[in-house]
Amino acid sequence: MGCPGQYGYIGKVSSQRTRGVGAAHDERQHQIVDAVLALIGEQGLDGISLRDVATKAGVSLGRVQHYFRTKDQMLRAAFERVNDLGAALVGQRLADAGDSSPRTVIRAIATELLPIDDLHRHALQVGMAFTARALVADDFAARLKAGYGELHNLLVLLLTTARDAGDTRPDLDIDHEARLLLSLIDGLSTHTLIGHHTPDTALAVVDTCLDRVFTS
Amino acid sequence: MGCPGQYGYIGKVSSQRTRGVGAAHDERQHQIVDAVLALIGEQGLDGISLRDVATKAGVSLGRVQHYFRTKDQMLRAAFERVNDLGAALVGQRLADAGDSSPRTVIRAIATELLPIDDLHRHALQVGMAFTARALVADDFAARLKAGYGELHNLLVLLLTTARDAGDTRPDLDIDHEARLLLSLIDGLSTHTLIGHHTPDTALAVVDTCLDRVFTS
DNA sequence: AGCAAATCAAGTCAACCGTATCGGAATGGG
DNA sequence: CCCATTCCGATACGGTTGACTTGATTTGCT
Repeated sequence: MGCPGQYGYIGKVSSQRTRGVGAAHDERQHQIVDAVLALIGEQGLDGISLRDVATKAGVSLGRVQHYFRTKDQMLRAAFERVNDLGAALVGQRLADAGDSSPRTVIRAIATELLPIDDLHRHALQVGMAFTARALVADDFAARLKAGYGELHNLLVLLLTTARDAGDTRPDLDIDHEARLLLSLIDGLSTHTLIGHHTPDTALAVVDTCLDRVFTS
Repeated sequence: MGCPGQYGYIGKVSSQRTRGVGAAHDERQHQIVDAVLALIGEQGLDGISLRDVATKAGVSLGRVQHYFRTKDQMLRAAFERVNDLGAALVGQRLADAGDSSPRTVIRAIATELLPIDDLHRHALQVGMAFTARALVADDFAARLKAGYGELHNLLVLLLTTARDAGDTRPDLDIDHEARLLLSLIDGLSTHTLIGHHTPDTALAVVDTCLDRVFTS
């Protein structure tokens, strides 16, 4: 889970080179999904047609249909991909952080979940499109919930570490605190996307909140 | 602004009874828009067709098209209506609150912005659908921004009152605090809609946050 | 009463959609 | 070399969509 480039929607596990050209299978699938994500960022999740995707990817409609038997499968693959991409970004941040303080790590994660540049803005925009769809598609909601669950567990781990090190009040309700942080970051992200405040302000608000959690 | 029953999309200001049947004009328009909102809650913003709306409202397609020349106008009217409805709900809460303490009022507002029952859940679900659309439609974003701006100003006012009364730390950064609260509530609302936590948990998190803002 | 505007059901249309099908090219194992 | 398999471009089809047109009916004002 969370390994980029591995989506199981075709039944096999990864690049297999069984028959035919086979070799560049994943790469071409990848290219189509990227076109889908780009279009979602431009026009939203709906209003996307298979023909638009084909044009954007620079391939024929037939090819798109070859890799995704239905439109639903295609969108599902795009959803998986944006989830994997997000997980990869956060994972990279975690790896880079090394043994920094919990507060530093949490702030780094927050930075990764805010639209601080065009790349993040686009990814979050796509994420919000899928979130809106999750409200009427239960399986999408389940996947999203799992993702938030992972982030929640990560925050719980970090906060526990901090508390044990004496960097927070000893009676800190860690579960509530993790929910608060994650919800706050998500809300700030949405409001920043809308333009209600700037990325800088959003980060400052995160810092304000962290000031109140950490004692050191 | 925010007065329910008054939408300016037809050019006149309110019920005018100029010619023809005239009298029930607003009422019928209202009925159609309500069908739109119901459908958005069921299937999302897209995937809605004029024929679906007509069926849901129990009227003919011709009637729908008579009151809204284009689909875009219809959706825009629905957007205005859900905004007005939300403003009315918050306004009612404010009126009911009378001269309660700022903390109580803020908590009441938060309650109104969380999916605590089916009515609120549906309204917030519709709101999120429009928020997703606002990411690719600038005018929708502008309207949303204005709404958040009003809520922000309201929170600033309440927090200032509390600070002047000595119920908060005197050096409280009110602007940041208002942004924090509003973003938190919005994030909690989204996460609750997804099912990441329950309305009760969300309210408890709000209380946790308020505990940290108010000293009394 | 009579006129004009408002109302609105029904039908039509062109555009676009997702999907299915077909035919052939490319490919690599046997 | 051969053939099964993958790949994929081209084309077509049935269905739905938003928009438009038409004509009948209703309503309020004079």
